[in-house]
Amino acid sequence: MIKLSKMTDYAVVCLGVLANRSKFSTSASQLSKETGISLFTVQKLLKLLTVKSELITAQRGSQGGYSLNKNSSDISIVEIIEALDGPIALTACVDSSASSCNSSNVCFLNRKWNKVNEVIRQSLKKISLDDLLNPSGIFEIEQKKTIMDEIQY
Amino acid sequence: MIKLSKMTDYAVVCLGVLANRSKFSTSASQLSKETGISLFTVQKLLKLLTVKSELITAQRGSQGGYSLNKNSSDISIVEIIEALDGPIALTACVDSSASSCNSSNVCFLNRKWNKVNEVIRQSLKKISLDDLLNPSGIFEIEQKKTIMDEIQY
DNA sequence: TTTAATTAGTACTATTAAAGTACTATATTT
DNA sequence: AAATATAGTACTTTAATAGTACTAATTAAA
Repeated sequence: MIKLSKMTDYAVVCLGVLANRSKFSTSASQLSKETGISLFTVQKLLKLLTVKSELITAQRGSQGGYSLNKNSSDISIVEIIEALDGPIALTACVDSSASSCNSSNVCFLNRKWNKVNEVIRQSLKKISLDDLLNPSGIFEIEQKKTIMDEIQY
Repeated sequence: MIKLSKMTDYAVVCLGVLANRSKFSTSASQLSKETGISLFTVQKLLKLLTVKSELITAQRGSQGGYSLNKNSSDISIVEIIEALDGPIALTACVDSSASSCNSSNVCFLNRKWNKVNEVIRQSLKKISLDDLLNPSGIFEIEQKKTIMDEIQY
């Protein structure tokens, strides 16, 4: 299965809450309460996002917390995915490391998998956090004529 | 990380070999020898593909083996992925099962993840097994003007 | 300046999924 | 009948993810 980690799912939820409070810092415990995600997990998640992305800013100490660095419509879900799950890569050994793969027969396809990865990456790049969050739902997204519209059901 | 299972990578390799022999049955042990993938794994892989897809036909007994049911250019990589890894689904709980999710706060985004999945699925649908296999490489693919061309490097 | 609140850093454990291995049954050709 | 090959099933190992826990460092406010 092509799958996203749970962390990324949680991240969209938490960043969504932050998006609604733009300028104020929101603590991990507050986020845990609002989302229902365990405090431990929220802490870990936000620490990761702080270190691995430029999406949020942390403020220590009393009244501290986390806040979003930019507008949710300017955040691509690729940024979130790549911060938490690493680069979008369909196979294990497509990375650019020079270390040779020990089964060259199996791996002669590498370059082309990279192209496939890039196809997926480009598709996801067009989807913003805001697209995933917009409370007025699918209809409004459809009016906005984003990538989402191109799909027929 | 968004990732594909190793099985799917192996499958592309093995189906590629079958594509070059169209009409003849090729045994699992032969495929193992040609690809360098362990016999156990090849056996498992081909059994899975036989049961979960319409891509290959198995022939038991002496001189038996597996053969491809259609041309490699008519096989989308989505067929391979979905046979081995199940439906393309970015999150764990986006499936259509009626069972309610126990954390509704977390899951209010489900429908939209489904749209994201569909974006990826549509992108992958346009890539054929042949696109991944073509021995003359990237250049020929570029001349063919497939989805691959849309990516700039 | 002390206290309380809060993130940073690190490490460990448990859970789950994937991969790999193995064996027996069934079918087919020679 | 014998040899070849897949079908079916089950088990073990490995690796990744998720979840939990603790201590250190920082900050704001009392």
